[in-house]
Amino acid sequence: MTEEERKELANLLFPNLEHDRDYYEKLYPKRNLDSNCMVTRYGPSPTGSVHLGNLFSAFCDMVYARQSNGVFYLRIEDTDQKRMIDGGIENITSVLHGFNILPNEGYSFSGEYGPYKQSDRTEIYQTYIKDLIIKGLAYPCFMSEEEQNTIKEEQAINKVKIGIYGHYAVDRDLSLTEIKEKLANGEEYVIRLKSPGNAKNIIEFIDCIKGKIKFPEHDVDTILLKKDKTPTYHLAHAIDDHLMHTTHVIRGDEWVSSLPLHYQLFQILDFKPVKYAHIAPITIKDQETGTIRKISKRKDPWAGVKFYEEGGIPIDALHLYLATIANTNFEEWYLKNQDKKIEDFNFTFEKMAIGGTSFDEAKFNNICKTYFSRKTGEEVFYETLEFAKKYDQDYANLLEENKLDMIKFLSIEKDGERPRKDIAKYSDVKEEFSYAIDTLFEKENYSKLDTDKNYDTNLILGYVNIYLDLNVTNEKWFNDIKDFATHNGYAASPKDFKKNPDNYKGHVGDICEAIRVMITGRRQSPDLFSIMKILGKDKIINRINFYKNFNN
RNA sequence: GGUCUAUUAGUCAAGGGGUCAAGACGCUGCCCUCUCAAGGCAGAAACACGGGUUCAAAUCCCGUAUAGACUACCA
Repeated sequence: MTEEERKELANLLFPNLEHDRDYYEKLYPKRNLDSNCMVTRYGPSPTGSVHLGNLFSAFCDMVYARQSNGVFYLRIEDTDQKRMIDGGIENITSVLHGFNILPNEGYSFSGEYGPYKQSDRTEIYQTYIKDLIIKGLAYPCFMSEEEQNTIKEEQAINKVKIGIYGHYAVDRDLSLTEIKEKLANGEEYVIRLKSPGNAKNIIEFIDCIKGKIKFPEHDVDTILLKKDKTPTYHLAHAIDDHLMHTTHVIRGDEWVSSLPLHYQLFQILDFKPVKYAHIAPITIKDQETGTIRKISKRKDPWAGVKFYEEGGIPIDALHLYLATIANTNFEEWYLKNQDKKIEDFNFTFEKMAIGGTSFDEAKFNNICKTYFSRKTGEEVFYETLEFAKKYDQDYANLLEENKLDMIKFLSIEKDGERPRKDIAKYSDVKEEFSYAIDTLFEKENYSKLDTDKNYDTNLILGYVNIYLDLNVTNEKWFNDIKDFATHNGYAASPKDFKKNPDNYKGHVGDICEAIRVMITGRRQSPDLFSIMKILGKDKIINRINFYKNFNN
């Protein structure tokens, strides 16, 4: 076909396009950003629910854009109308809000490079395709599905690469007259890439994460525009990421094998190439089959949003986990830098895992505990309150009624070098600190106690009435109680007791245990004296009597 | 079948020719002025296999095995 014929063909196929390629090139000028700023994008397809894997890639997009003062935008990739799900788009945006992974541009977030929904960009794609046809780099293909399936089967039998390429691409060199005839017959067609590649050439790509990858050059006449004139992912990716001036395409590594195609598309479209960073999927060893698979929202509860929301797991703790799997050196850094936040860490592609990463629930739990340990009692209080307001209104009311004391309880042993690390989720607060609120304490009474031991209430009442002074230091308090112990036939320390067990009724720890049991309903608790100070003498005595009555 | 990638303790992983093969989570034991949490110390636990290159290989090369991805008018 001559150039004149190709122009005629292009106009025949796309007679009604308002603009040309140059128009769009000018419409979306280069971004006014420093050269080191990264422009990233999250491009979900609204065809199902968002899971942790999608979120992880969005998290990476956000982190890299943020730390380079760049742009992180949201683009809805909905070119396949057949697979659309009702409410799919709303679900994506609400999940992003829920997980606090917020783009600063894009669909539903405004911006100058829109529309950010691919179904609104059909004309743009067609404009570039028209240009490709004129240049002889794309052509209409009239093959039926049956014909293509036959070829596929034949290729499978002959053990050769599957696809339309070389002599299989029968419509590649159709004459203008032939095409006109087919069009006149009303035959349906797709637009295929007229691939200029040769699979004998090996080309090397640099992936930001995976490093060098070698591939045979792309030589398949891949479909660019579907029968319904909407683009395939490949075309849309090239055009959008060019026009929206993405610098780094961060996406799942299921796309690695499309690299030769995408690279070729950027070349023939005369676009500046983008950098790619293919991230490994979050995997899980399936309990039933023992195989490694991608996480699934259905099988893995922690893969869905609700697990975190309803389970009372702070989103920031999830961010910490995502950060530790995002950069292999993050975890160590975070442990060493008590006062630092995710935002202070410098993420690099080099430190991203190349293979798959298993979701490690035990580690995640530990990270959650670390998260809480670094929060002040007051912060824990308000965050727990927010959670309770959504999922446990009764407890929320109790929290508000007991706010001041509750904050004090939550602050016990929080101020030192080694803050308490006993809470992993908001719902643990109610469990762990039930003794902090009278009504809960009375309701729970001593049901959590795992002992049949009967503690001597008269001994403890005597101690509280005579010895206990709440206005002293912890050290003084402990000396007093040791004093009390020895006067009542108990050893002042467990060591003394162990040396001569027959000389004593028990040791100071037994007395502490008795107090602890009576006032908290459990044998383990944070620092006993701190708890007593917050409760005050009256409540302490009330609770001892409560215990007394309860056991009679 | 073809193409690509990966494989270091139970898990996450560092290390890219010379290391006693880091560290974290989990596990075990001991210590830590009353318990628990935390912390400290100690411990068990790993380079998939077979060849080759080299004075020297977890590291480079080639096979094999295993796993994963792609091989759609899905993204």
